[in-house]
Amino acid sequence: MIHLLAWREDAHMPASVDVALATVRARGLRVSAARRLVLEALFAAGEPVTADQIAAGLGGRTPRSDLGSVYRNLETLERVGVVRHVRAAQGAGLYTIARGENDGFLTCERCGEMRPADPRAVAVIRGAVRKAFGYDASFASYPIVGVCARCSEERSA
Amino acid sequence: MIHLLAWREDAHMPASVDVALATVRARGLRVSAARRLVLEALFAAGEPVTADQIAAGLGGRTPRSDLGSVYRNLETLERVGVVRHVRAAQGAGLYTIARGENDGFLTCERCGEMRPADPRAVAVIRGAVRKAFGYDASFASYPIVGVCARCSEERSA
DNA sequence: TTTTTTGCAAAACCTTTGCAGTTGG
DNA sequence: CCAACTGCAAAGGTTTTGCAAAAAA
Repeated sequence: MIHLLAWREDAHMPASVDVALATVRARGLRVSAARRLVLEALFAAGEPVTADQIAAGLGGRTPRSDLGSVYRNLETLERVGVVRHVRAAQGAGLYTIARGENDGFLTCERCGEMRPADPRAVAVIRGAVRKAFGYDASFASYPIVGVCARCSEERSA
Repeated sequence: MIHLLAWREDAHMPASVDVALATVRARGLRVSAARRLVLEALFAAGEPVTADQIAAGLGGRTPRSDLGSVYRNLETLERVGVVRHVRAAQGAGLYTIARGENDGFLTCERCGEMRPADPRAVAVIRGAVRKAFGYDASFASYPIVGVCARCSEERSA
């Protein structure tokens, strides 16, 4: 099981569903009910969720919708830049509102907790990767997997 | 499509199928024909391959075998520490012989090339992650995804 | 002999896709 | 009006699983 903690906002995140939809419209795409609903669910969730959770209406918090359409809309919204597809370490993919280019996620393989990374710290790591490998890395779609501080302590205790 | 280049050996990699199987036996597990075959395929491949490729006999280079058993054996061999399950950015999972704790892989999301990372450079990045987040990260199962130097140049050219 | 492992087939799981009908602009 | 989008259902690709038979120790 994956736990999500300490989720919070970021300066680059679209402020609202309407702002995100303005981007959609600006790209010549349509603002359909289903598309709006996906965005509303992502904002309502406030943390990465699966397509299935969105289609299921987040357990009652938002209206239900068609899973196929949810997947299609998530893909469209990701292409447009307002949604982030986060590949969880295992299981179904997660989706969340895009914040900025230094988005990042940390997953503990011991306790399963996934948490967002401080964008400034992500920038530092990206710089280190650039220096070491010449790669312009991104940690926005693939979490950094490891053992968190708390689990490390417990292990040594 | 994923390309694999510059694959080479490392001091920590089991020297042979027999060494790897000694580890298996040391854990109280049996050395079966199917298990040996999976290891032979991984050594013969010399680079990460899918379970399906192994079951298919690497296109004639090794004997064919049952896909379900290949998956079970890969999981067992990973648990024992002689095999690495590398989650490709997309598509089927890849498997390869484990080398050391600073195993790492880099994937370019533009050209699709996946290449092994220099273990010393991986150690540097792990240190940076530890400092920034307090995590003991591993890059052995989840590649570092980004844009490689060559593709960055092409883009700016 | 006893326990592990196999081979096969079926199922599970997540995601994509074809299509006819609907809708946004 | 008409291209974009939806809902449904079916298929796709990958991995897991149940079980009786086979094989390792």
